[in-house]
Amino acid sequence: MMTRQTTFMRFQSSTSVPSLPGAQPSRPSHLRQVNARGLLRLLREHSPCSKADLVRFSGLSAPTVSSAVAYLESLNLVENLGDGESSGGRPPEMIRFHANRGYVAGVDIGGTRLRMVLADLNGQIVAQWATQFTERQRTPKAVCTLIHDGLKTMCQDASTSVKKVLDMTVGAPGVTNVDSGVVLSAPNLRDWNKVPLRTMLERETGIATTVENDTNLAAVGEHWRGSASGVEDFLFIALGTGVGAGIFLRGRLHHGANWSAGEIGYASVSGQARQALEVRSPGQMERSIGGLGIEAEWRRLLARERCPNATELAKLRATEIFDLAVDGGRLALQVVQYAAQILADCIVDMSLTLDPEVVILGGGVGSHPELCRSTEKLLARNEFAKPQVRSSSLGTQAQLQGAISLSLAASEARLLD
Amino acid sequence: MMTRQTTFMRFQSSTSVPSLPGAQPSRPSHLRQVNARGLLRLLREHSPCSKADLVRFSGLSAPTVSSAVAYLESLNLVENLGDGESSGGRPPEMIRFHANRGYVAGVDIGGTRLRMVLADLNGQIVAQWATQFTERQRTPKAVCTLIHDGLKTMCQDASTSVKKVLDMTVGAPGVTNVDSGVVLSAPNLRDWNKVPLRTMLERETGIATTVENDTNLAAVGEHWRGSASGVEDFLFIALGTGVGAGIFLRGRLHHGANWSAGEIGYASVSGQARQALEVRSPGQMERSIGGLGIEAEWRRLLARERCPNATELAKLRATEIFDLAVDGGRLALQVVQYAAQILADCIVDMSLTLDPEVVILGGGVGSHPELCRSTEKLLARNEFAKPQVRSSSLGTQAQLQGAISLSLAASEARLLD
DNA sequence: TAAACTTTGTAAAGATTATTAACAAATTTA
DNA sequence: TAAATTTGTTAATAATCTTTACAAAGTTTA
Repeated sequence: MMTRQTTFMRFQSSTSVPSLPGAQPSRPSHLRQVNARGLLRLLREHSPCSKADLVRFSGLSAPTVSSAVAYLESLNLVENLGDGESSGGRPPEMIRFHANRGYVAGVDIGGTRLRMVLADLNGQIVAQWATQFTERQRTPKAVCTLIHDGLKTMCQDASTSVKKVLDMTVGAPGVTNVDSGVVLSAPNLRDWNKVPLRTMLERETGIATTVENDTNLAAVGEHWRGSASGVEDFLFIALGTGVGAGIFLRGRLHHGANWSAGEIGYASVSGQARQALEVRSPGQMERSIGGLGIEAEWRRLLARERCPNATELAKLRATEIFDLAVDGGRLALQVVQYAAQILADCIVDMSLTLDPEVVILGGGVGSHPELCRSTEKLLARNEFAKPQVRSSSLGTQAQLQGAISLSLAASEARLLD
Repeated sequence: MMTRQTTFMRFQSSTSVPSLPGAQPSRPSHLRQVNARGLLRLLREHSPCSKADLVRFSGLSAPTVSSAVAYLESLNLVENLGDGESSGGRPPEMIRFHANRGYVAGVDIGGTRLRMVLADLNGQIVAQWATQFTERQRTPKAVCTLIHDGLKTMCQDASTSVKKVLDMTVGAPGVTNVDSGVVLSAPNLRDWNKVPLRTMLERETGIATTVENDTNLAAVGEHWRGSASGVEDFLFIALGTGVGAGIFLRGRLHHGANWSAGEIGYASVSGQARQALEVRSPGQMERSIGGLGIEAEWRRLLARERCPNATELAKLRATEIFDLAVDGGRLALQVVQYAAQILADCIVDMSLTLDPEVVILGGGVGSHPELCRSTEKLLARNEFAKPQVRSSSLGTQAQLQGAISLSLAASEARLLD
């Protein structure tokens, strides 16, 4: 006979209160899991160290550390390096995290090329691979095959096997549902539309895969080992052909209800009337300070002057124009000011909402130091809503580093299951 | 002799990976804490229930539940209600969370009045108190005394003592440092400036106190038992004399690096040039669609018409104007459209950054259903950046409910220490 | 009405994990 | 060479949870 209860809300439920860990019924065996996980984390940070070190770091007793390390060794997560140097007593047995137990892969699908890296479990890059797309190769199916090829090549280069790749993160230039692994829309990829990339890749490669927006990955990368390291709340603004932002809050990416947080290419530009937002056509902000917008402004200013080599100059790309400004070019400086002003206004509005500690400027155009300087100077006029402005320190590697970071986190969760 | 280690990073350190609870070295005694906490949470949700129910809800074994409940009873957190009805066997002993073990207080410091509520540990309001400020009473010191008076009165009304008040949350109309409990600036309170309100109140009342921004509290309230219940990512926009927003992300408030997240009164308004931001003077957005801005627009439109009772009409307040629009008043409808358009533009820009699931409109002016409808209609033109728009369901009670919610969370954490 | 069945709750025994205390091992220092 | 220091393990003890057994108190059924 059944009991009379109807609703079974188990421990999971969770209110808005975080309080203690308490999420599941805790049994004694959970202690071991928790402590092993904590010790592994300490071990990864303090690369080669002794058990005695771990005792000091963790606050656990020596026998507990001993048994936990034995457990981790049985999972092949810890390597014994033999004796270290004595400091006045019995020499310690040095151990370290077994970084070659597995590998993770990072992929960046760009508009024109595919880039990949392979890293060990310390995040050390052990192989790279890149290729230009031919027109045919930009279909989702072809991209999957290419990625699989790249994986095999990289694994060979690093003298390992694809089977040892524990996780892969792929960045795509479009709105992406990370939960389902579907690229919802990517105008720069021949209009990819609702492409179930994760499923396709997992079927092709057999590797657990995460699909993310490329700008979001760049934000993660800058947080991991770039300009935003140690900063838990920041915005990463990517200016290139497209314009977008990665929103990093409380140490994690913020995706939004429809996975479109950070789509600031459509943000309003001071002086321009708002229009209805459509996925297919680029937004005001992108048209104004995306690479093409900046080049258009350059040509507009150029047309009003008489220049001997106007036709040559008109062909310059955005970064080249900014370079001219560094050398004191008057017209180029005007272009920088134009972009910085629009960008600063945009940052102010975002800062009024989120009040970030730092804004990182990245992307082909955005990471130019001249733009960074000018923007920060404009922001300084305000009494508030003036975050620090830093340029990306990882440059074009940011996405790939971010991919590695996410894959490391994902694989870590699975190492001790 | 010291060891050679220099940096002691204990378990706390935490990467960006949440993984398992693992934050501290776990000992067997932690299990009891975790399980007791979880059981208490279940008990609060399933008000009167038996231990057998808790066994089913929690997944723990019967002896464990028995001993944990005994532990909670020893802390006076659980009441025994005697036998319940049998369902074909031995009748259950019904128990419930002891909601009267303590109380929490919520306070709203407004521009003209002070409002307070007292609630039991179920969040049930057991007493209320409010008073209009005299001009003299708006100094920080006087407000503290008033609050203490209100507390004593409420405790008497509820036949309890101030000593049983476990926590208090105070909302102030200004930028507030929640960590330090300092009101950084509150223009509407005779320019309160860096007022250490928490310290003052804790000294005055002896009660652990949290100080928050009033709009943030309203957002928490709407999440707890209002229009945003069950929504983990939303914006609460308060339109009244002032204009501000509460940013609620991943189930928690977002404060920003300088505690000024959500200060959208200074956000840009389409068609108006940006000026430098100053704390002292109200921002563009507030001037446009704050109560005063709406009334100014109303008078501007009125002046262009010939109305018999123009002087009467010119005195209307914003909500009254909106009421006229409901009855089909042409001019009033224009005012609603004016405000809705500016508000919608603002929401679009915020949504491009955060992509919230819901936007709640609140405050004296904002909660008007006519404004809500018009705004959502304008947003519907977009293909994206169109969150649901709902009006506040708690109205003027939102702040106080939010205060109760935060104090409950704070006291909960301390009940089992 | 009595026996059988249900449901609730506790008590005792067994399992897991942690800690403390004692001790063994290996090296430096006096 | 003996004492001190540092590292690491083994054995005993403590805390918690689970399973098993059982007592208590009702309802259902023959």
